[in-house]
This record gives sequence, C-alpha cells and structure tokens, in this order.
Amino acid sequence: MGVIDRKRVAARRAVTPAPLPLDTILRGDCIAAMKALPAASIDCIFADPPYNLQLGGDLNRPDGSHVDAVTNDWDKFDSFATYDRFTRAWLKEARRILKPDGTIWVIGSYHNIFRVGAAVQDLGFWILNDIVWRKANPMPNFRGTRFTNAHETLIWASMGEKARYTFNYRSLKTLNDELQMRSDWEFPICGGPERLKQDGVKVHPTQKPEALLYRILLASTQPGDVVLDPFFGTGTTGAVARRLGRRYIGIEREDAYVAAAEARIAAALPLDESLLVTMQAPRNAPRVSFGTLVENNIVAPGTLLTDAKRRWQAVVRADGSLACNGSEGSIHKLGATLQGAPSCNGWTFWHHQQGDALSPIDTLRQTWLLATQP
Amino acid sequence: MGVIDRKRVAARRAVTPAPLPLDTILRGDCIAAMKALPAASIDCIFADPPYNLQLGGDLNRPDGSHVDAVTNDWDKFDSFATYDRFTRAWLKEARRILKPDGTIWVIGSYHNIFRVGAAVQDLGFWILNDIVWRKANPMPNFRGTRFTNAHETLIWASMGEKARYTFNYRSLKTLNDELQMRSDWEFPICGGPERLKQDGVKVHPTQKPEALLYRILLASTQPGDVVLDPFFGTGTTGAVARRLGRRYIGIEREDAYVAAAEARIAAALPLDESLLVTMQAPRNAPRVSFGTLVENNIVAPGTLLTDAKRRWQAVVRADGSLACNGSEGSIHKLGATLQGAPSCNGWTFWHHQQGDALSPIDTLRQTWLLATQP
DNA sequence: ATGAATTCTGAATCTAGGG
DNA sequence: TCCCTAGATTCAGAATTCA
Repeated sequence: MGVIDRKRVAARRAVTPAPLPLDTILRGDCIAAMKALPAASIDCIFADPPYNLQLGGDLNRPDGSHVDAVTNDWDKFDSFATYDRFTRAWLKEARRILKPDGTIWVIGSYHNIFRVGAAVQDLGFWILNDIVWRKANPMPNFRGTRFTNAHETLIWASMGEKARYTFNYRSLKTLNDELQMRSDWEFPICGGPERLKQDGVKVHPTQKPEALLYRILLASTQPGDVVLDPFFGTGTTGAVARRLGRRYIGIEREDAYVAAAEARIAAALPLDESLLVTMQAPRNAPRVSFGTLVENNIVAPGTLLTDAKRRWQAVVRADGSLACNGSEGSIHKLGATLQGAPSCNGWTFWHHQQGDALSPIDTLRQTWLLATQP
Repeated sequence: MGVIDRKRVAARRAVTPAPLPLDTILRGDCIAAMKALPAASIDCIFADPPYNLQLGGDLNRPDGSHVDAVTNDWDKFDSFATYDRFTRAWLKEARRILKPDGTIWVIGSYHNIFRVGAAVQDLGFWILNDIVWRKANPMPNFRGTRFTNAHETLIWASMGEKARYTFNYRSLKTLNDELQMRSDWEFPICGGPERLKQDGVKVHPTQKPEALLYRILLASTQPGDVVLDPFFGTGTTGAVARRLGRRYIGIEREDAYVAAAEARIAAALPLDESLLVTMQAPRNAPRVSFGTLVENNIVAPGTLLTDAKRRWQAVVRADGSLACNGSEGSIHKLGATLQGAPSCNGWTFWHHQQGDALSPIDTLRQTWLLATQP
C-alpha cells in the first residue's frame, strides 16, 4: 500500500536480475515467452490483449495450443470460457514476473474488459484505478442503433492490497496544469503520420496512440524501469519507452508486426536525460525536523508562533517542542490538539512574524534546505 | 438484433400482463420481490446495486475535516465470491421478468463493475454499450496516491445477441445538438436542491442525479413503458419515470428510503415539453493543458521557451514542466516565480521561436483545438 | 439587498517509516 | 505485526456568512 519514493526505487533497481532480454522483441506466444522470464523481474506491464472473442485466430489455450477457427455458430458460454482461460493464463504469468511493487495496465472495450477485470481481481491484483480513454474522434455508429462507442477502458492494478507501487503524482499534476489528473483522459485515435502504413494500408488494426503510453509510463514508472508488453503489435510501448528512457521487452507473434515495430523503435529518439527530471513530491526531499532549525538558531527558543488567524500563540522551547495554554508537544501534535483535529501539518499551521505579515514556518525549512543542499 | 419501431412497440404493450404493481414501491428484498413478479413483464430495468467498496480506515481532507464515507451495512460483503453469488441471483431474476425485447442498465465503479459485467454476459445478456458517467465535480484524491476517481460506469444490455430493443436514436441526437450521443456523458454529482436531506443530513449516501436517469429513460424506453428499479433507494428512477410519462416499480428494503422516495415522487411533476429543450447543456470549449501539447508532440521536450522580452529562457521537460536557472514548475508557476508575481498566465507569458519572431505558446493551443475539435 | 468571501461536502478500495 | 509519529494532501459547486 502506498507510493514508492526514490530511495526505495534505487534500491530495487539495483537487484534487477541480469539475464533480462532488455530492449528486444521476443517472437512467439506471449504465455510461452513470459514463462521464460525470471520471476519478480519486471517493473511494469502494459497489455493490449485481443478484444473480440470472434477473432478466434488470436486465441491460444493455456497450454499454448491454438484454438481452432471459431465460427459464427459457436456456443456462447464455451467461447467466454475459452477467453477466460486464455486471460487467466497470461495474467498468471504476468503476475509471476512482476516485481512485488510493480503494476499492470490492461486496456480493453466492453467486449472483454469485464472478464479481464474480474480475472485481475480473482488473481489477487488490487485495482488502483480504472481509466477511461475518451476518443476525441471515434468512429460513429453508422446505423444509429447504439450510442457512439467513444471510449476504451484501462485497468491499473498493483500486486495486492498492501503492495507498494510507483505513482508520480507531482509529475501528473504538473502535466495537467496543476490540477490532479483525473480518471478520464482524452486523446485522438492514432492517425496521421504516427499511424504506421504499408502501401497505404494500415499495418495494425488497433495501433494505440503514443500519447496514451506516454501518460501511462510517465505516471507509473521511473527512468530505467523495465516495461513489458506481451501483445506488442507495432511497438507503441517500445517507442515511447525508448523516448522516455525506460527499458522495454516486447512479445509478438506476427512477423509483420515485429518488423514494423523494430524499424519504428529504431527511429524513436530518446529524450536527453536532463529532460526526464520531473516534478518530485516533497516527501522525496530530505527530512528536516523542527528541532534542526532550533539547534541551528534559525528559530530561537522563546520565539512566539501563531496560527494564520492568530487564534493561538505558542512559545518555542529549547528542545523544539511548543507550549501553549498548558498544552505542549511537537509542532504537529500541538496543532492537532489545539484544533481538536486528528492530525495537523505543523509546518503550514504555525506562523512567525515576518515584518508586518505572518509567514508559515515551512518557509524557514525551505530556506534551510536551499542553504544546506548541494 | 435491432431497434424496435413504433408499431411493434404498440403490439407488445397490448399484451402486458395485468397484475403488475405499477407506480408503487415494493418493500423488501429485491430477489424475493422480483420472484413475485410475472415473467416477461418489464420493459426496462435500471439497477444501482451495492458497489462493495471495501474502504479502509477513516479519511480526512487536507484541512482536517472528515470525509463522510459509505459505511452502510448494505454495502458490506464477505468476499468476491459472496458478491458474485448475490449479483448472479438478482440478475437471474431480472432476466426472467424482462420482456424479450427489454433492456437492463446497471451502474457501478471499478470495485464491482467488472464482476457485474462478466455476470451479465454469462447469463446471456448482450451488451449494447458501456457508458461512462464523467463527474463534473468528483471528490478529489486527497492523499495524492492515485488518479482522481472521476467517473462511474454503466452497462446497457439487451436480452441476447438477436434480441430487439428500444433505442430512440433521433431523440438522443436532438438532445445532443444534432450530434450522435456518445458513450461518455458528463453530469455533476447529485447536489443542490435535488439532494434529499433530513435535518441537514443526506438521506441516502449515493443518490443519483436525475439528469442521468432522464437520459437513460429517454434513450431506452417509450412513454407508458414499465421501468423496474430493484435498488430503489430514494427513488430517482421513479421521479424521472413519472416526469417522463413512464410507469415505475421500485423495490427497497430500508423504510427510511421508501418514505423519502414516496414523498419525492408525489412531488414530481410531468415535465413540460418546453423544458426538454432548455435541459440541453451548452457545449463549452474543452480545457487543454500544456501537458496535452507535450504528450502529443506539438511541443517536444527540450524545446526552449522565452518570455516576450527574452529575459528568461526555459526548457520543456517530459512531464510538461519547465526548468530555468535552477527553478522549475508548470508554465504558470515558473512564470510567476521568475517575475516574483503571485500568478502568471503561462500561455501568454511564454513564447517559442517562430521563424525570426517569437510567438506565444497560446497559439499552439489554439492550433491544437482547431485540429482536434469537430 | 447585493456581492464577496468563506465554509462545507461528495460511492474513496487514499501514507511512510521506525521501533 | 502492531503501534506511534512525522507530515503530506483537494476540486468544483453549493451553502452560508460577511461586508
């Protein structure tokens, strides 16, 4: 449970097993290929499995054997069961190779996403969000028989309820003009120069836009992390991973897709490392205690602090504790006590006189950090 | 498979069985109550079952106030297996009492919707659409640990692949300014005078907005059709059905909810036709973040931006943040920091080289809007 | 009375680290 | 594993209070 900080990220990267086939495309069946990868070795998985049950050619049984051509007459229950077996088989392997603090993304439509989501939960993953990709330019419903199918759904899950995971909250908030990123994302469908074509014909029927993978990888991975895509197709995941300084492993069965993906990724330009520095959460800054400021006489014992509305006034004591009206405690504890609140961030609650105005003591901490950090 | 025309609708209404308890609320367990209804007698079902939220401890806002969460007993289930049994039991009864050309709607969140969707498919329903309700004003993620959970999902299904169903395509297109209605709908959450309160406290923790039911009933029922809601709550379905000239049957266990629903429905007035026109919301221009331009490579990471007088030069980073002389932040924040101003419109402050001249980055946003908007 | 400012609240699987 | 403490964290709209 919780978001991973940088120290921990560095520690876990150091133990990444050596034999991973980094930045390559493994040709073949995704379940067999995943079986050959070491356990707990992957930071993030993005999976775009086949959507439509009637595309029988895309289905394999858990043992790897091919499912014979599905006709229009196939029995409905049987086909759902077949799809479920396939889904649970590849998800199980995905779970085996993910690190304990890794996450998995799966994209789908109403044809398959409910089955995928139930399987994700049944296998012990813990859903963090479902994300809606709103298509800016979806294909209309030509016959006027339903609502325009204008979105697809992504599921984002960690390894379990208590598992840690990476979520670059500050980066995403910055990306969204200082508003929390929501669970509904709008992107155009993949077209224009980005859409891979061969002799004027699109190479892959469901090529995903790079903007979608850009947001996914920026949100849930760190530079250097290993991203696996078991349904690699024409390699959108690999191209974006390379641009963003992440390592990728792709798995793909069709030779034509592999060839297109390799050319495409080779042409993708990695961003300069300095550009991959993103906004960091304050929790990743070194911790400074209030006592440090007192010890260094940034705040002298005897200084009077008040809240923003001057309802309470407390005196700083020699050990960095505060005292007010017979109550005492740390900057946090006393703030909580006085307000009758369960908790309180003392850094922003307590203020000191700064000329005519009041200034939160957090500014003193920032000054101290700037002065002491290299 | 297909949309029902009016003649066929008239024919099927003629054989509606007599003993239906129309426009009443049945008090009790939804499965038992449905068992007492005749088979193939209902035109449409709207179901808002418990979501099985599985909340942890208490949650406080950053200002210390407490979040009033859904802690009701009716939302507690032992396990996924228990929830699945409950779901399949009520869906099975729903299927029995629906007419062959009826449809069912179920709303849920990522906690339960995948299980519901899989059950819907397993029981032989045919999913017509999944619909996303985008909340205009969702509760934020206070801890910064995930994406803001800003939507809920609806499943709309017919009785089978070949089943007929009602879809008022023209009505919905008119409602949507002569554009096909899409699968993503935006409404505010239920609040204001519409939200039922008793002594200042909300009567029901999850009251749905009437606008949502309005669109559902307008899309998938005809005047006079019978709409069943097995989780009636405070009767949003009944109130809207009455306004739109549909008949309703509600099922609800909690006496307090039943009483509130009865009073509410009695006060609901059939809607004047002129009001239908005014209920169309104007489509406001979508907000575009600077990050959108970066994600879509309109502005590449590494691009240099300056202010109009070239006093400062900043580099665009991968998450859409800017960096300049050791300062960093969003286009707005960094502009404010450099100028020592409290705020700054980054769109007009920052410029990029355009031939020999400088051009504000707002022009890039305008170009993007023109290219992506219909 | 009117507008500005402040407060309140909504289906939420909502922390991290050390002892 | 439990307990304790530090301290990081929110958006839109409606309701209410204040000037």
